[in-house]
Amino acid sequence: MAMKALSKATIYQVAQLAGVSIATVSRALRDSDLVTPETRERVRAAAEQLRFTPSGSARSLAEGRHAANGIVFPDLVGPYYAEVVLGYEAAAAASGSSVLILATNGRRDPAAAVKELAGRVDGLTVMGRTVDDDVVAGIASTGLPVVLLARDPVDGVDTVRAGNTSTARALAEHLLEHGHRDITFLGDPDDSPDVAGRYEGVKAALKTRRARLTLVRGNGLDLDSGEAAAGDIMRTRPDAVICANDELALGLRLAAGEDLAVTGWDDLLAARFAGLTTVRQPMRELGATAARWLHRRISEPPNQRAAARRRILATEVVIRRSCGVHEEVHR
Amino acid sequence: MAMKALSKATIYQVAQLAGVSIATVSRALRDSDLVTPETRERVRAAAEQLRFTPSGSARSLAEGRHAANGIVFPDLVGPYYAEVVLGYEAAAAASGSSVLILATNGRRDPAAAVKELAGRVDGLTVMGRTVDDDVVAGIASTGLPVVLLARDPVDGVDTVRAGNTSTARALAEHLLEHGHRDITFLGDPDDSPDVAGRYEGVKAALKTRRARLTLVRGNGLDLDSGEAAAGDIMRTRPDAVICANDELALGLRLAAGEDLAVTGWDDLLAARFAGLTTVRQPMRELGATAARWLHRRISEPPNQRAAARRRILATEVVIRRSCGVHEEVHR
DNA sequence: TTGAAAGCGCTACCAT
DNA sequence: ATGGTAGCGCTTTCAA
Repeated sequence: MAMKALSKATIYQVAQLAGVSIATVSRALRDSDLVTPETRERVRAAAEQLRFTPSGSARSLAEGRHAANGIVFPDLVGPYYAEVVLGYEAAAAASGSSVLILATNGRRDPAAAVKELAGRVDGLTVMGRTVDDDVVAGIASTGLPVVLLARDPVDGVDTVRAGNTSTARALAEHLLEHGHRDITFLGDPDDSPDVAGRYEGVKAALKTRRARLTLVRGNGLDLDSGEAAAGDIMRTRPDAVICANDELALGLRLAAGEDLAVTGWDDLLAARFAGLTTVRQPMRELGATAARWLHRRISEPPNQRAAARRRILATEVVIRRSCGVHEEVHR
Repeated sequence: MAMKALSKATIYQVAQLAGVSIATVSRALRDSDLVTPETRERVRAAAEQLRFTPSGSARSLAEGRHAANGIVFPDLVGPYYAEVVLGYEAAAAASGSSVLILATNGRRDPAAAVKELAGRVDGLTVMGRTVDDDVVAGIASTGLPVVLLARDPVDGVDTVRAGNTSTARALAEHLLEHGHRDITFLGDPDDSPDVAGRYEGVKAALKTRRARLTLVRGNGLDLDSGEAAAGDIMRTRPDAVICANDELALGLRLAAGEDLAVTGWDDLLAARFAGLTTVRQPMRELGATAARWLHRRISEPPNQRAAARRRILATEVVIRRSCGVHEEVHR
């Protein structure tokens, strides 16, 4: 059995070898009940012998669907996106879809790449800072189902995100309870909608109390940016620093030591070992929700489409020692 | 401009609206120089107005290629796979390929999923513990280019991996130099080829010296498994524990405290904050290399194929305080 | 239960 | 420079 295939086998060759029509091959291989067991077996054997793999594109074209959907993210650095993508893949698989990924960071023309991707999928999930709203709107106006993830809503498009503002507010209030009054926010609100939301929450919390808020934008969201920002931060002489994410916070701690109260966002594994107070997000669930919503849209009768949905998934403050005087509460 | 598309526009409608043939539309939209600028503009306008997105599957079918390749991994938990996938995506993009991902963990039938995927791509990268060798061999015998990543070689198939054995040996020797003589390896060599290689290296190092090696398999590669194994570990009364990866090591430290010498593998961000001695792998480069090799195979003339390649990328021991008496060397 | 044939939406060759 | 048209490899009626 199993001879080496010189070039890709097609359904025609299988049909010929099995002595049936291509229609029968198609049926037999897809377990239609309109074939006798014997025929099916003969076809299977022929397919096996020729090492036949049906062409996905031919099938998609004939069926009028790609059986695939796409997810667009800026990057896969740090566990955040990876977890989201993993949750997405799992949920997509559950509804029989393959997943095409597209990282826009480092692309010369993200918009073009996304549009190209749009032609290869039945639906698209677009995350955070990847492409502009008008690109999203353009694709959505095509009729292609789109779900936005961790990103400001666009008219008529479903949006899933994690809670930022209210949890940031709770976090800031916790700091206030510690007696901190001079608080610096490290991170650029213009950098992503998530950061913007977190900053808003902090601002809201501090507005009501007599506390001072300073913004230091820094120049990125990674460890190095955190270290690099330490100088500027210390110049603001803060009691506490609320960082836009864990890596920033961790970098800051590396440079500024452990005396300064610092909080992060994301609850990386490293946060636990660094004793960093932070916020936990349901990352996998974000991805899974997006995939499920997309699937619902795809299966939806095209005439009577439901209104755009929005959901905010809950996030949770995780208190550790970095924010001040606690016994270690969480580990 | 930009009216809402009721259903997907096709090249025929664009042609009609622009008053040209579909051939001309195809040319105009793909920047062929066989169209006058005026025609091109007219076509572009029509396409824009109809919000036309070319069908990827139709194009693939006509061109005889998918312009996509796939990567199969067990999971995306922990930064390891995420980084690999990221490197892979970047390199694939550079050669004009989309990337289809497939996570096998939690699939009911990984082999079937991989075979299905094989029909949708021009080439496939298969990682570690995902599907059996005979599945790989079966797909390779189809003529589809395959690259193996972090996995034992299969006849006639390219393989890229990170160095395990010799680095593990160096790590073990470092421990010996510290005077440790009773060493326990935590991790199941049957669990993955990587773990097996690391165990081999440790074994080789200890064989030459008068040192005792105990194997504790544990039951996984995550933090919880590390914590759970602490009891069994302590029962072996080791001087030092070499863990199969960082998460295991970190879990063990959580449960056993910081007195015991412990090493990990992967150099997670958390390892740095936990002061964990570990091994750094070129994760992104692993993925990128696989993608590049795959692309080379795909572009290769099918008649005169080069022999299977194998490459082992260098890894590096990172000494921190967890292995014993050091001043902190690395951060 | 099986086969013949009409598409699916493109690309590319051959004419003009 | 443009149009006509033959595939690409499948799925799915419609007949037999």
